[in-house]
Amino acid sequence: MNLKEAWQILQKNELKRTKNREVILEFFADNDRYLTASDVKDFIEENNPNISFDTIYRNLSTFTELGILEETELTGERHFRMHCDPGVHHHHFICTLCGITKNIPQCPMDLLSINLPNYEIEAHKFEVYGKCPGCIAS
Amino acid sequence: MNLKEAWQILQKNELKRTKNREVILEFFADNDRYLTASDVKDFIEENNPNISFDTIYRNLSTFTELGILEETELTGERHFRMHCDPGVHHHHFICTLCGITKNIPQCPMDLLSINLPNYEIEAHKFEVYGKCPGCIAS
DNA sequence: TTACAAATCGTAATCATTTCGATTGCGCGG
DNA sequence: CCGCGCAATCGAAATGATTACGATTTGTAA
Repeated sequence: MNLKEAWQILQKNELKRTKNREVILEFFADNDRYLTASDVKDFIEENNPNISFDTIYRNLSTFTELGILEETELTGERHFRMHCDPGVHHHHFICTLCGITKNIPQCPMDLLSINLPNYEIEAHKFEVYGKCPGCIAS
Repeated sequence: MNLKEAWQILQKNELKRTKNREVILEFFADNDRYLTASDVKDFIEENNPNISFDTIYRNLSTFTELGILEETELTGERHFRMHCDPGVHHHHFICTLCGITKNIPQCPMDLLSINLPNYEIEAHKFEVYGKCPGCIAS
């Protein structure tokens, strides 16, 4: 997803265009990988030293609810990234060093014949972890 | 895994048989589901009101390293359960209400033709979430 | 420009987890 | 059976991520 689409979604939901939201979204647009709330805070503080955690977490949660960002849990911390292709279900390879991702288009739920009668399936998680070519090289 | 096997592993690694370890392992042997450190603490404190988090977390980590327990992250908290069948790779359906699990013997890594040249795959996670028959009924 | 609600700030509270010095107790040798 | 050495534990405080909140600022629409 690009910045324009993100702002269209925000506008559609009557959310205001604020400086903080602009900076946060630009940061994700420029960084195609999973990032933490601290990463976002560190980046923003280069220019605006007075951003509060309230603002960061609230916006990250809002963006995730609207499908602008996607979220996962890595080593005990929430990580966020720009939602690659909203509407198209996919999974990720995730680099454990830099957080960069690579799409895995196939979904195990389509391939496995999971038979769970009387169970109610609500969600699933499939992620592959390792090192990306860039991190292996350096 | 049963208690006897667990103690064999501990003995093999020269770890002492303490009251706390006995209680923790019995708790997991009797509860076939994913549980948090707090769950363990609450249970132990019914009889021994003086157990420290140090002891709980240290033992849970030790047991996990030895393959006695398996661990996963659910809603931001570490969860542990007795390792079902050590040596046999498997995945889980996990009830989001009570933590009970059901084995999924197939592994998506065997079925998907994941082609990641120059990437180094180290691990993967596949979990299915929902409600178990027991929780649906009640 | 004004008004109002949304958004933010600054900071404190909360929650899970980790750490540490002091103490206890398991298991071995005598 | 006793005592020693070290693993294990205790008690409590520190840490790190996340959430909460009253006071203030800012975006937007009239």
